Amino acid sequence: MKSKFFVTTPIYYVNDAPHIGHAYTTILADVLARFHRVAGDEVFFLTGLDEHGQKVKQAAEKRNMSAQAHCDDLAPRFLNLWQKLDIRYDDFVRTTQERHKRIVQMVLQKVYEAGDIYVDEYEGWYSVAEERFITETEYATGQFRDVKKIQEKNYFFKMSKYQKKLVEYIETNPGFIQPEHRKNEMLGFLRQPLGDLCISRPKARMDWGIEIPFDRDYVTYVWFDALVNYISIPGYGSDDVKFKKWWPADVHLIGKDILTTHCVYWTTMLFALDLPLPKTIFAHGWWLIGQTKMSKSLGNVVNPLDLIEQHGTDAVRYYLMREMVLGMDANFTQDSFNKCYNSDLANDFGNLLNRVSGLITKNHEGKIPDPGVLTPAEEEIKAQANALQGKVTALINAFQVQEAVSLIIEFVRVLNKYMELQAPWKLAKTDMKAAERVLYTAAESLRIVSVMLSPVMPEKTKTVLDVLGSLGTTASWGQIPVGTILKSHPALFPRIEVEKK
RNA sequence: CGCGGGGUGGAGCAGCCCGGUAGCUCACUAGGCUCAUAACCUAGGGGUCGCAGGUUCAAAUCCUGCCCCCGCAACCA
Repeated sequence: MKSKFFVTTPIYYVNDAPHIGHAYTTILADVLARFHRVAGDEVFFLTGLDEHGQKVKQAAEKRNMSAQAHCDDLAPRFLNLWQKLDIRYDDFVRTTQERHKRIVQMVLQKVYEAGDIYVDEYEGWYSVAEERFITETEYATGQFRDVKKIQEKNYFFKMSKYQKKLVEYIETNPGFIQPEHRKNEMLGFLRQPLGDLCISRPKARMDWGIEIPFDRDYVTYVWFDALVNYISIPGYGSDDVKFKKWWPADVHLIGKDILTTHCVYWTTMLFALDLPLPKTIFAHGWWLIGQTKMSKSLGNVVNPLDLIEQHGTDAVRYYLMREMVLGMDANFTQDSFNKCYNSDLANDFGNLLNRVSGLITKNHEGKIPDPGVLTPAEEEIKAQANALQGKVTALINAFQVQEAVSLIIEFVRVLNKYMELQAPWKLAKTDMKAAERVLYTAAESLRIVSVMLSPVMPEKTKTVLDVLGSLGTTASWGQIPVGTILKSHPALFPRIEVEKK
């Protein structure tokens, strides 16, 4: 069934260059978006940058630049990476854009007028070194120098007012927060009384943000600004038709580190605006190296660009999708990358193409042969091929990307086995019709596999489809053009030679 | 008792909700094939399912306790 699919990534904070965490979420969103496009859905894929706030300001000062210049300098790094990773987003927001700022101010005004924003004195521990308030927990660690208790006039959003409603919503909408253990985590969090959210920063202390329309001495808190992108870009307050078409989002993809901001801040903001909540908030895990989180301070950050240079974008996309069970943490190692690449891509997928195209070139004048009448062996392959899209779509809709990819590559293994059993290289000497039937079946299956893998590996599957003289739009049996002359091609995924220990 | 997740052959995971020969990929061993990227196919070795109890004819799977690892504990993107 055709429908709309609106997927978002978080907008990334521009205090530093992009890393694998950013790349992972964005590739995941892109893969989901492409799967939905293949299924015929109308897709809106939104990503972008979060450019305001304390840390951006500090990063800019460190580089002796204005905050805006700093953002303008970093934005292309993200855009370039997305281009290299074949990210096909439909819109890219920067929170410093007028189209966004206007809507944030409108939202603030609206919530203020509705009585959900009030003035109060904020009292808390302030770290002079960090130039920010720290939490009680942080204070308790004793790791912050120059800490003093200060009071400050600020604006607060009545988050507490919506606590009960939120808990009820989460409980009556089991698919809202996924995976389930994150939902439980949020419900646990919400068992304690929820406070209100301080959503202002006095300009005297921090001026890099969106000005609060009803008090020009303040800018708004960066999260109150950033989260609004999910509605400001699809047209809230500016294009009712567009907004009605896309909102609510089908899924906000996030890292597990920003679960609370999305499940509590954002949802209560939407309640205050009287807007429907996104259908799903999905928190994925982290990429770990060995057993530790990838972090700059540990110097173990895998630069996605290096991987792409060495093995190509598609291989990296495939590895990231294949290796992480959505919602869990996963380990990144060069070793596991090599294994995944060699076994799935080189040995199974790439090699199958070589076998099929090589045999057709050698024994059948390089033309896709006519299948003739299928025997039970081919009917079995055909049935599996035809069933693939339905199964994959169901898994994708359940956010089981890893399982979906596994299912497709399992079918590739079935095809290699089929080749082995039928041995068309032998049949060519004894029964040419049978050889043709087998190779047609293998080629057509390979075409369907390529269509199904195209969301994960847009470039390489395009190559395969091109070799087979096909367009790659349908995943149902019988589309490959008989008689087409195969194009020659280099090895799809050259093996990574690993030195034996 | 703050809340939650995890502990399954050498490695990485599935199975646990709905008890009943412990499955997959990689690695390893032997054989086959030789169309192919030293690839592919077949067979095989290897597991006290964290520990200890309990329920049951039967537990990785349900219950209890304990140990270990990880996450959350808000206004920090």
